[in-house]
Amino acid sequence: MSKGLPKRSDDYSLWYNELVKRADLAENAPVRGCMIIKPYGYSIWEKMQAVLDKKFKDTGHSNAYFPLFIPKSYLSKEAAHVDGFAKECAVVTHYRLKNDPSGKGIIVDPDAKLEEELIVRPTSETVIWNTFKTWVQSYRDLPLLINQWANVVRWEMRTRLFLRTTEFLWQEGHTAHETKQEAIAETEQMIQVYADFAQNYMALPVHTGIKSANERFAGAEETYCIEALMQDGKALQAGTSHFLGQNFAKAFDVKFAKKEGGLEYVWGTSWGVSTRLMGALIMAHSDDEGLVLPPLLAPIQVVIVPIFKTSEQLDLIEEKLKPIIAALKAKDINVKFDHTDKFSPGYKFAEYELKGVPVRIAIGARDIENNTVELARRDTKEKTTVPQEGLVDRIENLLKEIQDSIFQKALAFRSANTLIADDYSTFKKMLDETPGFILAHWDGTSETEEKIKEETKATIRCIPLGMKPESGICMVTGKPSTQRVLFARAY
RNA sequence: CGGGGUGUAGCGUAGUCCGGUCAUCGCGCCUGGUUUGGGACCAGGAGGUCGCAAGUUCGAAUCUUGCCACCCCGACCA
Repeated sequence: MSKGLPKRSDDYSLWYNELVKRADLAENAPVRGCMIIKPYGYSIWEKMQAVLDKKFKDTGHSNAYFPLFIPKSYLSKEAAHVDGFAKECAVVTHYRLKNDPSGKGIIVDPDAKLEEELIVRPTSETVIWNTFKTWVQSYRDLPLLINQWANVVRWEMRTRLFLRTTEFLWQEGHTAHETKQEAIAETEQMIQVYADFAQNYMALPVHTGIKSANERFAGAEETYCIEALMQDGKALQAGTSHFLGQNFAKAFDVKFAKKEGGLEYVWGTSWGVSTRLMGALIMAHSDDEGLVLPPLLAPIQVVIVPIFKTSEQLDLIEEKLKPIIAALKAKDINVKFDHTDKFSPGYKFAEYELKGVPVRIAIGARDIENNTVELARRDTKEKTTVPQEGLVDRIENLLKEIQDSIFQKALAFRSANTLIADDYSTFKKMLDETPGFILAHWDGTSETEEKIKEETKATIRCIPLGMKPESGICMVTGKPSTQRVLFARAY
């Protein structure tokens, strides 16, 4: 095992890539842009899934599964939607291979060409709305509240592990409602679910807001999002919730009979978060020693490293630990007792730090004698020697404290890196010298946003919800503005 | 798809300009022993179509041509 991660300050991208690989989260697959999610990385994703899935069910949604393949013709039924995704679709054209007549390898059988090509889903609105058409007849069938956990494929030009991969895992919620108000309420509810998850589980402070027209989802009337700030000062879109209006209902002819008579198109929403959240989690909290995981999402919350010379000593340590381990498990704390002698204690310390285990207990002959253990927390790297008595309660509290402390640290970082710019030259200077979020006035037009993007590579991350209106003038055009919007360079 | 670069053991690499004592080193792996409170040490060992194909040559990792793959920068993007 080679030592040492690249430093964030030297090369943030390199640090991130190395960390993902070295912490056993994921590695590159044989196909460009695809990733193999390794068991440790996948167990973090499973924890995220479990929390989110419960939240979806608690808000009345049911899981279902729709197919991977979408007939090509479906994609083009909603005009904006096809425009948004056409350039990045994987297409299935044949269904059979055969031996190469020249004797070498295998080729696509030209006789096995599909009548209509199939698109590997980049998102499932079209196939789901095509299905909703048959599921919805009357107001009694509404609301329809569906979620699916799935993989999708978007043929991106440039990829990065977790942050942007050709294939990724996600959930996509799709709902249909009787009224516009109800659909908007659903859209807003789900972005709040995401914000709550990000802040309370991922320990990741996020801004909730709506996207400008330029950044809106292809086929949506309004896109709500949560935006997080990474340690290099770049923003990351962590989740989106779309109010689809009646766009897909009209495209797929999904109408319902109203209680008071007459037919009406349903109102739709869709919302999703992906394995990109893994990237956000990694980038937001980790340090030059490795991952820092919030306890609520850590696959291993407490690791115990015994320090021993003989198997008799190990037996003695194990005897001491038995009731402690049992009590931790009884409190649903995930504890790993690493008693193998394949690696030295020092190696194990470094390894579990790399993997972000929040709490480490070391126990050796010295501790047996004194009835103590050494307790170390990953986030601050503090080490203290504490009595074995009351250890379980101490750990339970410590895990809560770490969860909170990681969030507070990220929040403080974000506050320190959220600046206010009143003129364009200050804005540009900030982007280069103190990267982060910048609150600035904008005249509300796509042209101005486009100009800013071209000149600075910064985009409007969102128009934050719940911010006080403040009249001012657009930093570029000088036209009036009623609210500051959140700018940043983004992933 | 444009511009730049790289392919040598599981990973990272030296060697390529100037063809031959050139297949180098580190990590990892295996065996044995000593170790173990912050990534242990010693000894021995295994592992290679030098990206693929053709060519030049007495001789090619090295030169020529073609192909393939990957990486970085740009356009695109959850």
